[in-house]
Amino acid sequence: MANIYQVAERAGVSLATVSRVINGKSKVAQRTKDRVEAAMQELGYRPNSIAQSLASSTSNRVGVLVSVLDGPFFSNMLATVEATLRDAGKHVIITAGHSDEAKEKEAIEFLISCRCDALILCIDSISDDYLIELSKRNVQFAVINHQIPQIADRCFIVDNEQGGYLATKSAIDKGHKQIGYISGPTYKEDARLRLRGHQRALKEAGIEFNPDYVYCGDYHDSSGEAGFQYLHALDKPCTAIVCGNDDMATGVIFAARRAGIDMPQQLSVIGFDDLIFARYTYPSLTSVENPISDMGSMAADWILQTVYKQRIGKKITNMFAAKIVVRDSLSEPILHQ
Amino acid sequence: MANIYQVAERAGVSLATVSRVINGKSKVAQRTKDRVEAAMQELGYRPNSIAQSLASSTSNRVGVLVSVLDGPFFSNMLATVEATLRDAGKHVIITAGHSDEAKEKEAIEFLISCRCDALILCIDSISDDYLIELSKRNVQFAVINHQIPQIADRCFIVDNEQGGYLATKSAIDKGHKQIGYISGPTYKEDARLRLRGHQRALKEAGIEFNPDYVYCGDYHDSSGEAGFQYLHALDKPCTAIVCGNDDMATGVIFAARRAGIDMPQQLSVIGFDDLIFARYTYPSLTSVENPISDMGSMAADWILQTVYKQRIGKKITNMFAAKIVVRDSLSEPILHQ
DNA sequence: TTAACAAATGTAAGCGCTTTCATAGCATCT
DNA sequence: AGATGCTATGAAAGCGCTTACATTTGTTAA
Repeated sequence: MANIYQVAERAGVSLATVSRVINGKSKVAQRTKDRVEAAMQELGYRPNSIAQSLASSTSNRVGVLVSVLDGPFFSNMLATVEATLRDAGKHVIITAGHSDEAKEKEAIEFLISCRCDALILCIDSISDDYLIELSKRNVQFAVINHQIPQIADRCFIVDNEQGGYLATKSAIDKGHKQIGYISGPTYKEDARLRLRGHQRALKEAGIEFNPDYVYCGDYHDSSGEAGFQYLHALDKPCTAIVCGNDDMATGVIFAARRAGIDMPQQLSVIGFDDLIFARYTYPSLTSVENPISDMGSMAADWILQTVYKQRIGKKITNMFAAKIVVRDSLSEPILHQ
Repeated sequence: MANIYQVAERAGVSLATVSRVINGKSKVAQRTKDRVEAAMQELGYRPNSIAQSLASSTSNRVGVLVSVLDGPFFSNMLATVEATLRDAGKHVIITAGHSDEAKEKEAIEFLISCRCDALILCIDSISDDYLIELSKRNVQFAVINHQIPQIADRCFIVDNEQGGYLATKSAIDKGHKQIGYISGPTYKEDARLRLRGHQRALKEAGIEFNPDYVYCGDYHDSSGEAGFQYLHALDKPCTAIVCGNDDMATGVIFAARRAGIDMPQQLSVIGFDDLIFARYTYPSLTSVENPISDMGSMAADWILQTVYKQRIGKKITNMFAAKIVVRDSLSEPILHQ
């Protein structure tokens, strides 16, 4: 493939001039520019991005690390991020961390050694301290779905508290009073916030919060099943179960059906995340939409503005509103049960 | 960050020697090697992969193009490919083509302009001719899920005919005789092959193939619904419907339930691909597993062997066996209906 | 001991760009 | 005509490596 010298020679200019028309930054006379462009055209010239990177010491690479690549959770976000960054001429390197601290650290080091200009991190196993240290090492990165106060400006999150509130409120609005809650592991901040939102909705409706109606799961469907067993065995079983995420909600649906319970008549189920399969469960799952894709898009914009100094004139928002998506798994409770 | 000169200086050797220990190809005395490694350690040195690429004219990048990034179909494969290639020190650049010919071509050009050493293509809109031409342009690439005779050695596919055969045979084995088939668009080779497998299974069982029992869909769930309406309205409706993919099978399940049909008692449904949500439908979907992830892994190995000349000693297979995964949506038909 | 050769290491020329600094060319003003 | 101040272009030095080739060092056999 042709290089910049050959273009310069053919256009009868120096390679510096060719470089100028490629980058479009400094002024080049229109006539010269036309000649150079013609030459590039004729030779089918494409700038060698590697040489550009070496000379300019910007790789135009953005690394993306997701905790799991092979699940439904991040695929939308990856698509959005990829599209945004590719339009800006950046290369996206995607890596998985497999929800394991050592592997996630290793993946970050890999991306750094790839000379990425910036990273987008969607992880759940790495400590805040490590990320704070990373920010001090002058690594540019955005964090999705996780809030760290010290570096809040580069964190993009959904309003988990509001999401938890909306989930429970949607049940209350249908007339439920006996509402169980299956929480994610409470050492995770998002799980705590969702639970707090649940409590706020109860309080607002004048329903007293009873810790017995909370089961603490681990975000996996098996703990949804276990949670159902627990809540179902209570003296006064609930008419609705709100779950910290969709996986656990699925577990509830499976276990409830096995127990011969009619859904949604006898039991309403509400999830969180609105994963791709929420519409395929039976009954289809009412869930709080987690705008993970919007967060990815925003993180990409943030990087374009902050790291690449592009003026895209978009306002950067760090917290995204949650929204409830009502499907068949939510209905009025049977009265006078 | 430290560069190779500083390492060389600290270790008291020339930069060529440092380069040798980095690459491990040519011989370096153990003592020198130790000194160099110590120096690298002390300085926290990491080779600059961009400079390596420029000097060696191999980018160590592999581009992956999938038709849709934001769906369940490729995510497993991406995970496998990424893991395999990262272990080999390659960088994976992922791009989406959005099932659109122009965009897919554009994406390929983008990956080429990224100086990828090789590509993995999972696409459905680009013509065979274009790919054949690409191979003549000396672009290294592997194709997943699509067979092109002229470049068969770099195509990795599932045995679609056998998959179609297995799907229908599983219904026959349960006692079904009245079997409907909802095909993908027949201009697609995989759809044709799956249908052919269906026919072979019928023939083998002595059931006459009746074109009236075939509905030609477009691989989307809406055409599954339409296909169900059509097959359901036949004089002698079928007791089982075999679908060209899982999306259409989901459409069938939805429409059948809306029509008040009990599944699987009154109707068995079989899909193809075994997507992630197959286990979440109700009844959970019996489906032909599409080993897309294995194919990705094999494509990655092929690239490591062919393009990077690594000896990984794995045998390259181009065609993968299909396998049926039986779940609740398949049962015996009601006899004497 | 020394010639002959192999192994280890060094030297230096790129890879294809960007970018700083210098210079040529030209219009404007005195 | 000469001085002044622009703007458009060119020359050349890197960016951090790889690698062909040259050189040094070490080993062995005569």
